Amino acid sequence: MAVTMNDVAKAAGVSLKTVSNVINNYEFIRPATKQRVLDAIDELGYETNLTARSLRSGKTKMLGLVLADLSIPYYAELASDIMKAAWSRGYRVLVEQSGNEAEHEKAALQGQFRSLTDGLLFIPLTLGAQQIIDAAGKKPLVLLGEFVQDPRLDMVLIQNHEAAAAVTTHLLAGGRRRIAVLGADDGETTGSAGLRLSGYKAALADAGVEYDPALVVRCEWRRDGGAAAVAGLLDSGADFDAVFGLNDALALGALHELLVLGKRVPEEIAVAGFDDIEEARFASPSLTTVAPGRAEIAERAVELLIERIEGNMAAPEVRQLQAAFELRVRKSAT
Amino acid sequence: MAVTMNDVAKAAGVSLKTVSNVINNYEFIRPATKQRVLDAIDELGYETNLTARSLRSGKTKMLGLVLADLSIPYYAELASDIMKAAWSRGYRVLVEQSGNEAEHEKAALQGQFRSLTDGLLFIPLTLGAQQIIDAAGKKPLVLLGEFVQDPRLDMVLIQNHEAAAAVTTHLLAGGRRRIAVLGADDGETTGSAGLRLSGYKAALADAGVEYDPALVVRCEWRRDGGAAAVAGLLDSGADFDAVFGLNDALALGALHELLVLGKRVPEEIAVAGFDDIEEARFASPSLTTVAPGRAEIAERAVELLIERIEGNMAAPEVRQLQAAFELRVRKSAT
DNA sequence: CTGAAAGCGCTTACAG
DNA sequence: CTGAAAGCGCTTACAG
Repeated sequence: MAVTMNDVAKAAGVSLKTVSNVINNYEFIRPATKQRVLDAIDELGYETNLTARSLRSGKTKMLGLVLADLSIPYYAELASDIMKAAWSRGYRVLVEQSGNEAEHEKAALQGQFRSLTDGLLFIPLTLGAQQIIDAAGKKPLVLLGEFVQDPRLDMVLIQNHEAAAAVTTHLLAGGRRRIAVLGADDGETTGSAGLRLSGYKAALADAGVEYDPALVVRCEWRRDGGAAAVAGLLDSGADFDAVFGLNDALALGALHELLVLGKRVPEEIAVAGFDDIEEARFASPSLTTVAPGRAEIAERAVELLIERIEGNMAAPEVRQLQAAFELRVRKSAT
Repeated sequence: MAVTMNDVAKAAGVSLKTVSNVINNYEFIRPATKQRVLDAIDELGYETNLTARSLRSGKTKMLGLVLADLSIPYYAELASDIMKAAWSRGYRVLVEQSGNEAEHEKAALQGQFRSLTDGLLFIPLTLGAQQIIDAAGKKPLVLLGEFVQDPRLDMVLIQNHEAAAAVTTHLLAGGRRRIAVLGADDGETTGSAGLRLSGYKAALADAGVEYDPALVVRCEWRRDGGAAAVAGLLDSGADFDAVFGLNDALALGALHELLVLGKRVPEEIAVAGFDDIEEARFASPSLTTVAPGRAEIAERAVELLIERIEGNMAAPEVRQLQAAFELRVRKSAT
């Protein structure tokens, strides 16, 4: 049905191999021959069948990207950056939504899905390091996010501890002393939440401010989670003059709820977040937050993964890269 | 390198065909044989090579989705819904970002990319109907959004006119008489902007309120576009008591800018949008808007496209479906 | 510089 | 119910 390389070869009066050479930019082709082939391609409207190429070459030129859900702004923005980074290197991205479910994460790691991609960018949310290592095949894998940390796995990291400390220090510098943290458990030490919480604690300690576990509230990292958490905190009669949401979504939810409940932000209560999604700039008041280096993360993750895919190193050293962060001071906590 | 069906066949002591039968759930297999094959699959860790299957069957079980950019919330939320709808029907989605550029849109329509998908969901932003028809191959294509309307093309539509009229009528019912429209040109009549503008005009006419072209401001459908547009309007000394942003992003940008400039919303100026992205609910004040039926659009578009892909109708009638909309009244315009 | 041939891993008539 | 064989459209040694 479709036009094949064979048709082109016949039309141009050359062999299959010559057409292939032209398509793959093999250097040593007589210009006249090349032109004839190109003309035939044009005339017949030939297009490479990428499926056939993949089967033969064993490469799909596609990267898998496993994340919870594209409706979460941070992931959507990251996915956009990753797709651009991949595209500029000749790769496409196949997104898989895990919905934050272990089954889906496992399926993405080992299922047939893997045969469609040359490597995987994976933002684990439920699976642990060992499970990932067990489930993952031999194909290259680069982790993003910090729910998992393991010296055996390639990953691109955010400076969670340092960035969270910077946010906290900024709040402290603004005179806040009772800073509520939304999105972590008091005892947590690992994963994004634990690392950010430890940065918060470190900043408090540096400033000689006492840590109060009553100000640490667990909640989902979503707008409605932040809203509920801050409402609960107010309800409980807790005394606080600032809120640090461990991501922007929940910080924005908290901000919204505070305003609904008649609190003045930042006069009575300052609010800060983490991620610097675009929405943060346009909230009212605009949200103070920290940019974790999203574009850099996307670039480096794609670069590293492609290096693994195309590299011929036998047993490469594990690489764990870190992106630079930047505090963004806005109206919600000046 | 990888385990193939042949390996499984040998291990199970059957022919290739039998393995294929088991994998594809062919009914008439002796249970014992089937079990032996399944055991072998399990033991060897066999996984179907989807690339090979695609080459042979001519189907990739992938749908292409072409949109401007995933960092735009409405598209991200729509993409998420579309991926879920496709997934539940056994299809994957390959997203292509056009960046709102004609070259990319054309490439997505006709390039090699097409060979990776069985059909395309396309949100055109720059290409016209004729260009789309010319560029598109013979593979199924379903359009989303309303920048293009043409009786020859399958599409799933938003009730732009009616929904915009509903928003406008709501603002009028709230006593507003000078309603600025952001995101359209005065003369526009086609595309999402034109259709929404015409709904606005119709609602004004119904209420006996005069249409004032000076209140119609063209701007990009993004947060910063809306912010700039409303700032320009205030600058020009225009007199208005409400703002209707033709999508939520620009309405939220306008809302933010109004508050920055010290206007009280909704007391002095009411604000309404279009799309009902999640962010709208958590803006402060929360944004009145209209939900265009995103989930329904996703479902029906996927359903229609798959029907085209799998259907065996020779020359099916063109189908143009419409989703139901719903006004969401919130604080920005009560 | 170019040709003839093998083979990537499946599915699918065609036999039996 | 199951086997042997062809072929999807490419790429890639191997020759020349």
